[in-house]
Order: sequence, then C-alpha cells, then structure tokens
Amino acid sequence: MEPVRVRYPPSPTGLPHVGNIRTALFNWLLARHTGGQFILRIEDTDRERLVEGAYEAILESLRWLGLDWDEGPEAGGPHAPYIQSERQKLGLYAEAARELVEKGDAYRCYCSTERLEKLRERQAINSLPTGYDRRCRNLSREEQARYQEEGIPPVVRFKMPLTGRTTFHDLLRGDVTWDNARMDDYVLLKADGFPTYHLANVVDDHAMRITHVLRGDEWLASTPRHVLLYQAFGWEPPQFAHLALVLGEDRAKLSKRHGAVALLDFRDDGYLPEAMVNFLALMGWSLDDKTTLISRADLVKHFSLDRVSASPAAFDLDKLKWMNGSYIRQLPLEEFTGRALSFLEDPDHGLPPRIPRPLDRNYVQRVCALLQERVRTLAEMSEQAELFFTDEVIYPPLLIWAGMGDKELRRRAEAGEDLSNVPLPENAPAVRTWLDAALAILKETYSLPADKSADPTIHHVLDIIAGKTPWLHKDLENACRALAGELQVKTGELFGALRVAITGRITAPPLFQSMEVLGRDRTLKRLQAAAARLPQQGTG
RNA sequence: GCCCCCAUCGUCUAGCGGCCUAGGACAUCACCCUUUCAAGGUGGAGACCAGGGGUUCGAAUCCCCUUGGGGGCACCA
Repeated sequence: MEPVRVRYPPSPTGLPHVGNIRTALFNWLLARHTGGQFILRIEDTDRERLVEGAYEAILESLRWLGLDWDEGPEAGGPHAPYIQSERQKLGLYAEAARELVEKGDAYRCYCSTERLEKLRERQAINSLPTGYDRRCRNLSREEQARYQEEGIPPVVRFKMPLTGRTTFHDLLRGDVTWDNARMDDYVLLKADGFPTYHLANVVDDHAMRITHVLRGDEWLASTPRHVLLYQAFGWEPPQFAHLALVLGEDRAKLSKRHGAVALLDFRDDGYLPEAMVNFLALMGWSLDDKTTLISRADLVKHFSLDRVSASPAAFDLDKLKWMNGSYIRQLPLEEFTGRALSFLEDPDHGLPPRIPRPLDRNYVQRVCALLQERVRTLAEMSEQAELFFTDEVIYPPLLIWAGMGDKELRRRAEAGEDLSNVPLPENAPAVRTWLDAALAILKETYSLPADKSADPTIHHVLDIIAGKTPWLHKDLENACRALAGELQVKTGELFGALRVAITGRITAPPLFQSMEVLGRDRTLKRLQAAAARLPQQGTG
C-alpha cells in the first residue's frame, strides 16, 4: 500500500476515551505500516464546550501509548497551524465559506435559534423529517439587506441539491448511497465565525493533503455531505473508512457509566501501555485465527484495513486484565520493578500515604519477584505489596483458622465478614503452642549481616560451617517442616497458621519466601504478636 | 418517525462457496502441580453460524425479506 497521510482530529471537549483512542491507534498503525504520516489536529471550533485540561489529556494519552505524530501541535509541520481555532484566526474557513456563497453553493441564513427550535418541535409533533426548511435559501436582495441592517449575524448554509443521490465508496463497507433530498441545508459557518465540523474537516483535510479518513461510524451519515462539499469546491475527496464503534460490556455505546473509559484512567488503574495497545488493536482488527498477543512491531508490520471488522465490538475488561497480567509477567524483573516502583510511590494510586517514600529499590525488587506473577495490574501490586512495607499487620485472630484450612471460615473471610468478635475455637491454646514453637525454632535462624547479603549462596556455606543457619527461605522451610513433624500436624495446617500470623492474610506469596523478604526481625515480631493474642494452655 | 450501518460460543474473533461434524483467545467448569494465592499443564462444557426464503451439485460464506442491535437526523464534534 502507498504511504498514507492520515489524521486524528480530537475535540478538546472531554477526555479521550478508549473508543476514540482506538481510532487514533488504527490511524497511527496505518501510517506506520505504509510509511506515511500521522497528523494530529485539534478541532476546537466549539468554543462553548471546551473543557479545561482536555487538550493536555489528548497529548498525554497519545504519548502514553507511544502514538507519535509527525505533524501537529508541538511537532509543527508544513501545514501549520494544526489547531483549528488558530486556523480560524487566519480566516481560512470564512474564506472558504465566502467562496461557496459566491459560487452559489451556499447561502447566508438569518433564522434565529428560537425559530429553528420551534421548527424542529413542529416537525417532531407531526412526525415529519427534521431539518432546516430552507427559508433563507432564496432570500431576495432586499430581504438580505434588511437583515444585514438589523445586525443579525448570519450563518452560512450549504445549498443541498434537491434531487439526485450521492454515493461514496467506504473501504470497509463498500458503496453507500444517500438521497440528496434526505439531507438538509446544514450549517458550514456558525454565527460566531467558527466553522462547523463539516466545513472545517473538509477544508483542513484538503489543505493537509489527507489521503485516508479513518473515523468512527458515527460519521458515516454525514459523509455524503462532506463528499458534496468536496465536489462544490472542486476538490478530490480522500478515501473513507468508517470504523465500527466500541461498545460497553452491556453492548450499549461506551459511556461514563461503564466505569473507567477515559484512556488515562487505565494508566491510573495500573495497566501497561503495551497491553493497552495490543488490546485496543484487537477491537476490530485481527492478525489471523489464533494470535492474541502481538508486539507493537508486529502490529505495525501486519496491520491492514482489509482485516478490520465492520461490526461493533464490546469492551471486555476481563480480557484486558488477563492480557495486562500476561504483559506484566513477560517483563524482565528489573523493568517490572521500575514500573512498579513509580506506581507504588504514587500518592493516589500506590501504597497508602502513611508508608514513607522514597521506597528502597532493592527491597521493592525482592517484593516484585514474589508478586510479578500474581498481579494483573499495578494497582493490584498496591494492595498485595502493602504487607511488606508495614511493621505490623492487622487481622482478627480467628483468621488463623481460616488459614489453617477451615473452609467455612475461609468462605466467610473472603466474603468480607467481620470475624473480630467471633469466639476462638477450643484448640486455640494448642495453636498458640505451635506459634511459640515456631518462634523458638526460627530464633535459631540468623540473618546475614547486611554487608554479606550481596551473595547469599557463598555466605550460606560459610555460615553452615560456622554452625549458623542463615535467614533463607530454604532453611526456614526445612525448619518448619521438621516442626510440623514434631508437632504431628499437617504441614499445610501449620504453614497456613504461620501465613496468617506473619502476613495477616489468608492468601499471600509463598510463605517462606515472604519471610525471607520480610526479614528476621519483622517476621519474629509478627509471630510473637500473633501468639500473644491467643490464650495460653491452662489459662482458658 | 425517517435514513444508514451491522449480525459466528457470554465476550473478542478466525472463516471471504466445498479444507467446518465451525478454529483460537478471555471468562467458566474439572483434574494435575502445590504451604495459601497465582502462574503453568491437561481436559470439558459452550455458536444447530439471529430467523425465513432463494441462488448453487454444494452456503457461516452470495442475494432478498423479517427480526435484533447500533449510529445519524444541532449555529456538537
């Protein structure tokens, strides 16, 4: 395919959401695949609906996903400016509108908004087709002059052909035909001097030499108007392809009530941009019958319009989570640590604020090693890593029994039931003896001096020669397995009790590795605190 | 109401006339692994290809109708 010039023309009236960004991605992929250009153009012609921060969010969304633009704001380019309000100041649109008026393809309309509203109302009541009634289409010179004298600012309307049909070829859907009579004389230039989307996008797409217009399905119905406009100007229209919309999980059009839909929400929820790109690419495009995990490079290499689906896709958050988890697991540990670190330190989305920053990178890396294959998002890291960053863990003592394997208790704990006031089972003193015994045994196990911890294996050997057992998960496990034998309890039962005592949770990373990361001090303190909360033998 | 677009497992999709008793992925279920949770492995259930007519020796694939879903009908994009 020849190099294309495509554009992404967002309007700063809100935060870009995933459906919108999906369109940007497809444009970007087509540009990169063909070696063409991807152009960013800001369509801020609606002065009333501008939203503060939306412009920044647009740029940030593209940057986060790595969708770099060849021309546009900040990048510049041969067709600058790329912000329509600035182009408006240059008189580009007014000039184009005047040209059409002079040629007789457009006219000035002085109808008030009130009249138009009433008109629409009447049409609705009588179930007539809505649309402008062309009252100003054939105004006499005198009438026009009179309105002008009254100082009514006119809009410029396109003079729609009253008969005939307009056909255009959609790259995804084939030929689409409209009856011209079905379309009204739509507005090109508003009373405030700003163009409507219809005028602005045609004028700019032509000026910027856009070859392919890849946009959402919501534009399909206005494409014949655009085609007619190109004809009126005597310009060659670009190729069109209308992408099916992205729907919410309930198959309705994606909107705020579907939860996170703004692209940057996903960043804040701990999704990786590469996973997001992969996932979005698969909303309407596919490589073949079995590939789901595709690198950005392969996406660029293989993307093509004829593998784009014409039917709408529902957003499947579960699949995104899975895919994100898969990308997380693929990351080298160092890389994962880097990303997790900045996320964990973030005051809004990371660890609770009471945990002091900055975090120690080496320590975070050891935590990451345990959690990497257990989280699907970075936000899950925040939850699961917390126990490694606090001195004490808080939990109802009864949770120990849930950890030991009591199915009913476990179910209740997982259901979020408050177990703090439920009386402890009769074997509580026995369980306490386990914890005490574990505490005694683990006290025999030593941490490596800090300066030695760089190479634990060598020092492990040295310490064994010296008669010491270092604080390494293998040794901890051996010790506790032996203890289970002595106590004549199942290993799973003992380990489960220890897990809750030490981590405060019934599910956590592998017990002995967690203990190793937590270190001797914290582990022993937590064990002691846990034991102290259980009744002693004979004291009832 | 009018116009347009779309239609394969719950979801994303493969399929562009015979390779399909419809393939993959997520989710789901069972089992294996296992100190919990994950991850991983194995297997299962899950779509009579929306329904009905054609065309054809032969249709998920082409055509028509119906139904359903979506979009559009602004001095919003």
